[in-house]
Amino acid sequence: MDLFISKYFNKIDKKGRISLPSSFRNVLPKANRNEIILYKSIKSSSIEGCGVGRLKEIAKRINNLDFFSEDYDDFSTSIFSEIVTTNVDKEGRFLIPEELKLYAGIKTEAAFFGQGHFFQIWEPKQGLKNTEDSRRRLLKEKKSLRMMLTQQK
Amino acid sequence: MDLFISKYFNKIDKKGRISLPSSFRNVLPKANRNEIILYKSIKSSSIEGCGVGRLKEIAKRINNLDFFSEDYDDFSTSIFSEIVTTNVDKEGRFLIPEELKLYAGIKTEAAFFGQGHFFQIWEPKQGLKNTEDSRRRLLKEKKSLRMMLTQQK
DNA sequence: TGGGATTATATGGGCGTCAATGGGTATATG
DNA sequence: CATATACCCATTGACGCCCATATAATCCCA
Repeated sequence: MDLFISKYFNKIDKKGRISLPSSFRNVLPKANRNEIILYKSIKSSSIEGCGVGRLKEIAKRINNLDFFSEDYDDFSTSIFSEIVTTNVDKEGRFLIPEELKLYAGIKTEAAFFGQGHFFQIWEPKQGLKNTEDSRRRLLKEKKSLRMMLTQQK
Repeated sequence: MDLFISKYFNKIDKKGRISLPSSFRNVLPKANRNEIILYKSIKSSSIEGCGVGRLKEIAKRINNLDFFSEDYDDFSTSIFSEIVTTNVDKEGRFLIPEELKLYAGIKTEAAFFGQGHFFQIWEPKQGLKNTEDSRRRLLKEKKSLRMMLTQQK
């Protein structure tokens, strides 16, 4: 499986380390399995993460913008300077930077939510609540949900 | 990772030295890891920097402007004549020229902001404010920032 | 097929290494 | 000769690597 799926609740130890769920590690390309990128989610108080490969895609896109435009700087600043790379140790653990932990309200435990091509890290309770909320929103529009699930390709 | 990513806040010591963040040093080609170039940003009161190899890329971008336009001369002059090269010592530190420090309002501390293929050096508070401002501008066009981050392939 | 054995995962902790920083001294350069 | 700058060494704290353990999952063979 090459997608981030399911959810996991892991602990942060005294040194600040937390295990990246094993199934998530397996999604990362064997080449760069010891490095991930993290950034603040745009739409929620959670952290989003993925493998470094994705970053190169983003870099390419930004590079195609007009170098002398204001947009270029805005994108470049908001993305490159806000993204952090983190090393995953041999045991599959990594450190969540303090600033990101603050942003997401994470203290001693964190929840990983698979999102397909990326994943989110939440303060456990907030994460569960978010899942409920989004499911509730979806069910209000059952029709569109059914369409999304059944309409293949 | 071969991109300048994330942000770092380092101190300037009595001798005027400041550490280039370790992850930034690793972006520089092993051959010229002890030399960087610095110049005043055209668009903000910050210093921009990169490895010497990037000069060619800058030249190309300027060359792509209309040769007979006023912009061409302005950019060409503003950038090329203002570029300075600086040596990075064995411990990874370098000196920011006085004129550039003045331009950016830097005194005892500086913030490094990754910008992909180059980086910016800011007076810490101004740098943080700039990040907020540019993010605010982008969030007005939420869709485009999300596309930049999530678009596949 | 059941139950013991092997493997994997999450977690804990010791310790060496590296990054950021400080300072002394040599060297260069005008 | 005076000032600036590079090299060398030292310190501190953070982080990566190694080893260890407990629990869970898987295997495997009688």
